[in-house]
Amino acid sequence: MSTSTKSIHNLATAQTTLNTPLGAMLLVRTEKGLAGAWFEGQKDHPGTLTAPQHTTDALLMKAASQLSEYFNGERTEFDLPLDLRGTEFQCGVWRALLKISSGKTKSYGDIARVVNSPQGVRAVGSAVGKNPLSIIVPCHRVMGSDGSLTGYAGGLERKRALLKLEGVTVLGALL
Amino acid sequence: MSTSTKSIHNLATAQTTLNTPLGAMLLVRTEKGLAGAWFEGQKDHPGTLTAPQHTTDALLMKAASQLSEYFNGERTEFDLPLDLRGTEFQCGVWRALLKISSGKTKSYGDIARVVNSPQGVRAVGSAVGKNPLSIIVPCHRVMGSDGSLTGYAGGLERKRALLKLEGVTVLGALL
DNA sequence: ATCAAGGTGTCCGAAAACGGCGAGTCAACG
DNA sequence: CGTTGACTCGCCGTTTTCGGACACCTTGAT
Repeated sequence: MSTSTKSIHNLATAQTTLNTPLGAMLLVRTEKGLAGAWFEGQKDHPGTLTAPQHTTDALLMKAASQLSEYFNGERTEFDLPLDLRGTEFQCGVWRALLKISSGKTKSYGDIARVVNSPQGVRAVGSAVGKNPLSIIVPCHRVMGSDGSLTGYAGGLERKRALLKLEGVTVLGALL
Repeated sequence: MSTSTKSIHNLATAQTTLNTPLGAMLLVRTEKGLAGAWFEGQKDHPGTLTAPQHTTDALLMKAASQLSEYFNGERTEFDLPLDLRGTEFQCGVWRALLKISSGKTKSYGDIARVVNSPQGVRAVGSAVGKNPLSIIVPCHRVMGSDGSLTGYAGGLERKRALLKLEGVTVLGALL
């Protein structure tokens, strides 16, 4: 039903950049809430935005500080208004991800069951891969049914690092 | 919602062939009613069916005789149980066609409004084009908003002939 | 037997292509 | 000036195509 012609480019009301141990992050907000958080060089990174660069926007500042705390190990949950922009199915998947708490992981099949499409494992895969809110929507907590890392839009290195930070031991420290 | 995997091929319970002034017609029925009526060589003609060839099936015989009467100018309406097989939208369009009485015509836009998607003119076009019940569901009574013939799955010649039989004068007798 | 690695099958959602239209634009005529 | 015709472009349900952050099974080496 909703083919939202408008991309993040025309909906963004403000943006900022945050430095993290894993590289710079672009944070973008819309009227309704935080809408994007991408690592530099990440797949689907929207590139340069025309939205005003803000260092004072309340929501962006709050997000930035919560992320900093996360990287310092002082925070495991986020408390921010989000504006999830995607198809109904994608939003469902992303909401399911929000329910995985720090230190735990789930498989693609698990998520598929949660969103009520037990056969849609692969579709879940692509939805997860399109998560626009790195870290905040914890797509890095999804692994293959056999415990393998599978993939990550920001690169497997970052995925591994995030899981380590959360105290998850990934089998096969190799590679 | 309904992707009815079953095509007419497995639902047909009987078939027959009728000779008309415009060529042979294939009539097909299912359990529920008349489901198909195609001219030979018509677009979407299902080809050869495996359903038993009947010359005794009550419904098929009734349909055949009503069609004959129609071609003889002795009948303008049909009274037959139909089994409209299509998407919800298509069935809606086809039901709208059933309301156009002989001798009258409507435009695609008219139909679009009737089925409550005033903007869906083209969608109506393709639905009309997939009408499985030639003549009985009078898709030949739909014309362009400017009165042009536009198209017909059985060929414009047949469309012109049917309209003439119903006493409709088509502008531009040319071509 | 056990295990890892790799090929292959399948399944779904998303995105793109496709019409039996119609309203609007523009230019070329009388 | 109307009028006409060629053309463009938006519309919208369907169909087709595509692509993937999977999962199973086979295979061949221990």
